[in-house]
Amino acid sequence: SGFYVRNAHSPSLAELADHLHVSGSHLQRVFERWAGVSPKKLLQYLTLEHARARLGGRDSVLAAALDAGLSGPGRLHDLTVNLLAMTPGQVKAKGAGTEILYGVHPSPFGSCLLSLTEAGINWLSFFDATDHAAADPVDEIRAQWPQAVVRPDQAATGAVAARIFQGEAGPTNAPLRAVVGGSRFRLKVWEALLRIPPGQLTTYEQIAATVGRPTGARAAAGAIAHNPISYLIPCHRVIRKTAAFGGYRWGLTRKRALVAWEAARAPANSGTPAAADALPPG
DNA sequence: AAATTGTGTTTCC
DNA sequence: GGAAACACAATTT
Repeated sequence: SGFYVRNAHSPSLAELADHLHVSGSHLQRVFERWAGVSPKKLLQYLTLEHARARLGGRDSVLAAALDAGLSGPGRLHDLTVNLLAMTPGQVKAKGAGTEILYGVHPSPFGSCLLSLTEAGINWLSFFDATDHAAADPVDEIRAQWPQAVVRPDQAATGAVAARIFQGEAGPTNAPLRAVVGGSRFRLKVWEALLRIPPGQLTTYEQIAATVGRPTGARAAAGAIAHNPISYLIPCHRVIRKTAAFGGYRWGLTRKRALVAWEAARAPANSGTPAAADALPPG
């Protein structure tokens, strides 16, 4: 049923406009400029049916993306993000001898906390600015790298945040660099995430299969849950096999917003049109 | 719709 | 090493 979207109190556009003291048409225009699609369309992107349609069919989206990535020499990582793995030694050092610069920036999905080392981006998380009671989000960085020097530098992170969320070109056109530490399994899972095209969805099971653990969907979910660089490493593009949205470390609502946002921007025909028909009736 | 069993990986003893 | 915890899945009530 439609309980994912239409609960008893979803207000009409008119009600919302009234509440905000703007005209309905104005709200519509502002919304479209922000979201890229009409409010009604965006709501459609949040339905189970849509999620199902965006899921890969029998041949997974991932497999196709992997083939495409391998087709051109030297273009395996023709991605917006290059993943740089830390050595086990570096992981063990817990940040000793490294300086981490962090900043907080607005994004279409709420405030984000971004941090960098000399080697690249090493943290990206979301939080609600209104959530004053919550712990300082920077503590998560400190907890993960207790030996590192962690200090604010809005200017440093701001340039990167602009590139991430506003698509501003950097000094070079090189892909963004992300540095992550984790087990072999986790790294493989995170690399797999980078190959899911924007606007597409895949399942925990398919990710597991891609990294050679066909029955390890739950293990894959665990690895995905520990992705330290949300959004750039798109863990939000993985949902349950049933087309339910699954969980999200930064809140399920945010995950749904990310999925809809990308659906609104993805090329119209990048989906797998026949996939919905291939799936059993739900 | 809920409980049950089967899962792989990580973390915490 | 073993136990417990998981952003899951398949099969049962």
